[in-house]
Order: sequence, then structure tokens, then C-alpha cells
Amino acid sequence: MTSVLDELTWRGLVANSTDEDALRAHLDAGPVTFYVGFDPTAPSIHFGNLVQLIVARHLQDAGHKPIILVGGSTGMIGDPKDSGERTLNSKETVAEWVDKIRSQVVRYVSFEGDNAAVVVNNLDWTGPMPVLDFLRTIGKHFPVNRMLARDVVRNRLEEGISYTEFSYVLLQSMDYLELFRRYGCTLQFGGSDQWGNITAGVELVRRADGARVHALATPLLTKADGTKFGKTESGTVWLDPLMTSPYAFHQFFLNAEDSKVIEYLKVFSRRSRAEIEDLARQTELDPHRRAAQKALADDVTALVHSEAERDAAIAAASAVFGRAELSDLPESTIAQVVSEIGAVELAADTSLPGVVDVLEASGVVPSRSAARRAIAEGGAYLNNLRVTDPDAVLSEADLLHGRYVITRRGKKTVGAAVIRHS
RNA sequence: GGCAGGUUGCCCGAGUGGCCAAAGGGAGCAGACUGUAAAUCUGCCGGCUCAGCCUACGUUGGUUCGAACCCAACACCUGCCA
Repeated sequence: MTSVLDELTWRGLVANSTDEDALRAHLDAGPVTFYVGFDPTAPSIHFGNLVQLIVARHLQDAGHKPIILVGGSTGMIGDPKDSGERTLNSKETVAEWVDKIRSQVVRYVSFEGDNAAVVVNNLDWTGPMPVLDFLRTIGKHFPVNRMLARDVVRNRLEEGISYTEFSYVLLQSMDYLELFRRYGCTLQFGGSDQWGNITAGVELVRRADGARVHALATPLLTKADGTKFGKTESGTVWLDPLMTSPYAFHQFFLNAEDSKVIEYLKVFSRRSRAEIEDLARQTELDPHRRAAQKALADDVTALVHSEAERDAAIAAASAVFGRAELSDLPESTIAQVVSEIGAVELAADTSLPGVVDVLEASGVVPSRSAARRAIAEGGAYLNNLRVTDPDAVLSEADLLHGRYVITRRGKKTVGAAVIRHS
């Protein structure tokens, strides 16, 4: 049996680690308690966090015990990022986000059995700590000269960094020490952008308690052009279905580039090496069938949402992108598509609305000006038929089953409206 | 606290009284070509009741026929000095 570390490495999930041989020996020697943290910087975890959750799942499946930390205290400070000082969120907001994130992460690990997962909040030990204790027991282990040398800090010296953000690393390090003491936690992992914070924790445990603990970093996933994978035109891909619909989520993965899709499949899918290698072959021989993209989108949507949501997303996509005339589809199919992609309700009192209004209301364009522009460019569609006249008004013949209209801009942006006759 | 510089559209950045909805670049969008891929070429890229009008160049007020551009106060940012 291959070790879990080899499995993670093959899947491209290891960007960096502390002494690899020592870590491998440690993992092979028996169940290891490990931790990964999520800071509440938004009301939902996002696509980038998914990689950590998947690594946690792999480790738990291999018999190790997960601690999922939600950063109730670190979220109130904010880790330094290159783009500049963060705005502090109120304590109430952070507390609210902690709850939301806690309810999301539980989906990805098991709370059953010998190695059941534990969810903790670092505010529990950071909150009550007196500042003098903090400075004496934690601060004493952090040489400022070393802290200043860290990339994240050095990049900020020009434009400035507050003491608050400068201190972030101490809090995260303290988490590792606390979890080591409370639970015997000996492995922390996180995104490679967290590597500095993670290794600082390893060092603190060594200095404070003389123990050797370990660390892993997952890579930052990029697109073929080198930019971050996980953003779309409309922003971050969230895991909360209310923030990013399962349909949009499915589409996001379906549009993965050929040159990257196998890499993503290794990371996000549970498929075996043989299956993935087969999909890689198919992508090379028959790229237009996009078998790997479909497998990726289906797998991730089922994992994050549900199999039912995955099936609904597939059905909606095949209706919108398929060759079938939308007007030929039965009402039940249209109704399902409309609910999957999300529809606005429009009241038609005396007359039906104009196409510009429908395009704007259904959300495929941000403004009426943009709707006119899209029509002029030939990129606006109603029920898969190109719109040519910006002043056109809907007629009864444009309504599917008397009330539905499917709008589209370009190839990929779809919306829908339901007309309510009064 | 003192001195100097800065604040322009999603981002970077030009513009120092009318020709400015504001150069250029990036990002983004659409069309063509495709496979809901990449690359390439072309067009678009504040809003609207769209051949016209409205809103915008940190905020507020002023000068002027006319201000992103001049003046004043304020706010915030950066650097140097204390």
C-alpha cells in the first residue's frame, strides 16, 4: 500500500513540507493528529479552501485525526497580504462568519469512529489570554529581525503594515502550540501562501516545548496563463450555494482548460490513478469531447453540493447548450432549467417587456446600455435565437410554454425570466 | 508636531482652464475561428427615455462664460524630520 504522503504527492497536493523523510516516518508510525485552519474573512469558504478540505479528507481516510480550526481570533486580526492593509471586521460579523464556516466544513470530514474530526475555534484560547502573558510566553520566542525578513512583511515595508497584521503570525503559531498541547497535534498544513505562518508555528513548538512537529503546504492552483484558478468574471467561486449556484459551480469546472484539467482532476477528484490516466489519454485523442472536464465538474459538484444538484446542473447545461430547440422541450424540463439557473419574475400588465429589459432583468448584462451593446455586437440571445433589434418587444410567440424566456449573452452567460400575466 | 509629495474610470497610469466620458496599458465582454478549451484577429468596455442628455477625476466650498485641471478648507495615504 502506498503511503498517504505518496498519494498526496502524486496528486500534486504537496508544494512544500518540513523534512520529508521524518514526516513520512511519522505518518507511517500511526495515527497522527493534524490541523488545518480557516479564517472567517467572508460569510462562506471558497474554492481555494476546498483544496485544504480535500487534503484533510485524504489524511483522515488514511487513519489520521483531523482538527478543523475556525479562526475566530485570527479572523479579527487578518493576515498580511501583499495588496495592503485589511479593513477590520466587527466582532459580531466575525462571530457570524465563524458559525457559517463551521457549518460548511463539517461536510468534508467524518465525525465517526476512532479518528473522528474535531472542530475548534482559536478564540477559545486567544480571547481570555492576558496581554502580558502573551508577550512573555509567546512574544519572547519571536525575534523581530527574523519576522522582518519574512516575504509577506518585507513586501509591505514600503507601503506600510500595522502592528496588528505584523503580529498575526504570533497568533497562528500559538494555535499550533495550543493544539499540540491539548490534542497532541503534530502536523499542520495549509495553502502555500500560509507556509511562513505554518513554519513559524513549528518553530514555536520546538522553542517552547522542545518538540518536533511537522508541516505541509498545498500548492496554489493556477490557470494556463499563470493567474489564480478560482475566480470568474463574476468573482470568487464560493462553496455556499446561495453565493455561487451549483449550476455556475459546475460550469466553472466544465470550462477548465485542456492543459490544466488533468492537474485539477488529480486534486479534486477521488478517481484512481488508472481512471485519471485514461481521461488524460481521452483528452489528448478526443479533446472536443471534453471527457475530463465533464468528469471533473461532475465529481466536484457532487462533492460540494450533492448528486441531485450535479444531475440538475447537467440537465440544465445540456438544455441550454444542446442542439434541441428550446421551444420543443417539455415544460417540466424548461421549468427545471429555469430554476437551476435562477430566474427573475417579470410582471406583464398590459404589454410584454422589451428585449433590453428582459436581458437586463435576467442578469446576463449589468445595465440596459450593456444590453444594447450586446445586441449591436450580435452577442445577445433569447431562447437560443440571436436578437438583432434593440427596440424589439417580446411577443407571445417568444414565451416558452406561455411564460418562460431563457436569455443568453455570448456563449456561456445564461439567465431566465418568468413572465407573470396579471 | 514640522516639511515634501500624493488621491483620476475594475487595476495601473497620462492629462495642469474649453478639442475630456478623459491618452496608453492590463483585466473584462462580444464577434469570427473552435470543442461551453487555448491561441489569433476585429470590435466594445459610466448610465439613460441613446444621432441627445445625465453623472463622474478624494470631500466640501470658491474663482470663471466654462474646472479633472486654478484657489481655500477638510479627509486619507506615502516619505523625510522631530
